[in-house]
Amino acid sequence: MSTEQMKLVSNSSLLAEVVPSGQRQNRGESRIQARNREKILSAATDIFSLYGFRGATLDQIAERAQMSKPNLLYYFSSKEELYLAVLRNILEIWLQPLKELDEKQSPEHELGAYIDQKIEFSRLYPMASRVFANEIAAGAPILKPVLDTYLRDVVKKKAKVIRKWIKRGEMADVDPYHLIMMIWAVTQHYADFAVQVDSLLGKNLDEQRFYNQTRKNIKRIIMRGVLEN
Amino acid sequence: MSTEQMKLVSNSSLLAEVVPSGQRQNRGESRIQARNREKILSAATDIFSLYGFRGATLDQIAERAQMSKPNLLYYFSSKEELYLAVLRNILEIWLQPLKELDEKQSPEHELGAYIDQKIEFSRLYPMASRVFANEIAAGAPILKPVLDTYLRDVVKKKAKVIRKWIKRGEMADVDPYHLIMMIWAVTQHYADFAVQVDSLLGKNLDEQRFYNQTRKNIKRIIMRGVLEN
DNA sequence: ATATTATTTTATCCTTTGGTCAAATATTTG
DNA sequence: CAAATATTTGACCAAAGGATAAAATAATAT
Repeated sequence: MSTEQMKLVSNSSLLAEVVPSGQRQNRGESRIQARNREKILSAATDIFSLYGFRGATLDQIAERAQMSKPNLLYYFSSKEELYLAVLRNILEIWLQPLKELDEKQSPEHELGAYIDQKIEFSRLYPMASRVFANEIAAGAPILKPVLDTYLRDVVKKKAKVIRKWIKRGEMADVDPYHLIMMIWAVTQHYADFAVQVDSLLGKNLDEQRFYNQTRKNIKRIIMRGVLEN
Repeated sequence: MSTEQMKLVSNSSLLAEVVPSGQRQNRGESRIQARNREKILSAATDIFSLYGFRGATLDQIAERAQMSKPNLLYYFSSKEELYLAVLRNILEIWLQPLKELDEKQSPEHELGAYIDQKIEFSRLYPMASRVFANEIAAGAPILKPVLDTYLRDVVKKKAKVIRKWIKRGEMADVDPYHLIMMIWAVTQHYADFAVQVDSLLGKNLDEQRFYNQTRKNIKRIIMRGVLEN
């Protein structure tokens, strides 16, 4: 039997919440509350990124957040709920840059800016990137509904923008979807496979020089491959 | 559909140094033994790919392999040993294509062939790809030593090949490491993020048409970005 | 300060899980 | 065939892990 399907996927209104509603500071969240929530979310992101949802333990997360496990459960009433909160957090910042693709600008500028933002995300939130990657690789048991609706729509819209550029002769005739996914793949690689990168080069995105070199190389190859017609 | 048929029982010394190989299947492995080991490895690959090392359970693996847990442990005496065997299997086929880069051929042909092989790997062994990705994303607790030595050396050698092509003016002056990693990232994306791809396009690499379109697009962008000087 | 509410912890419960054992049941060998 | 060996399984076990209860300790409000 499927012993592990997380039942809380159910709440489909959850999807509505997952995406548009960012951090809501509803009525009165005490400072200590906000601080602890933040601490827990950060700790949870670290641990989930290392061990995945099932592999992570509340004990580890609680320890990293410097509080007792029951105290953690006081803020997030279950492991699933915590995981969900983490994913919600991530999806928001993960998807933001794509939304900003603007057909009125040149593909050169827009795609360049997009790549920049994605690499920056990899540098700033490598753990978050890994949690996301893990969720997807695991079959997106939680996020699938969101991918099927929200993400799908956003990407569709942006694929249209790219097609417009192509029609205008401003860039080569490449499949927009593959292009977008290629940018995702390459930029996220430096977060998700950071250890491998480090093994090969002894460097990571935190080093200014390497960061810029990476950015330059990625942009160079993709831009060349895409811009000239 | 036990698609994960990896018969390549590596006797390479890859991980031998890092970890003592458990059950020596020296000469004389009964047919029933080989069959069961294969079944277990396949099942383990599936389960590990879904839940990672810590999240996977021996019960699940045993169930998928259609045998009792003690019976599984009869063949692999611990979860770690099983995981190790799986990784060993994967690394072998994962790295093989890179080794074949031949400086005597044109970069056009060689890089094209490399991309083809990597995409083929993604199509044939998506689960294996995810297990590998998972291991790396988790910080490569097991594979790190291998990455630091073996992988590092292989890639270094191949970076040299690419530099030779560049020096000969056969391709653009791009960083070999970034190029190799870019190919990894893009090709593996279609295995590791298959669910996401499916959400966006409703397609996967098992569909001939999509497979070829994907291949074409990836090669097109990368080749364009790399070949013209 | 006292009452009320919010936060934290200790002790505990129950299930899951990696792993063991010894007893079956096959399979091979002499 | 019987003995020896290889394979398989049911019954357990101790540790880990998610979660709860209730008591204890802050904080805040009246």
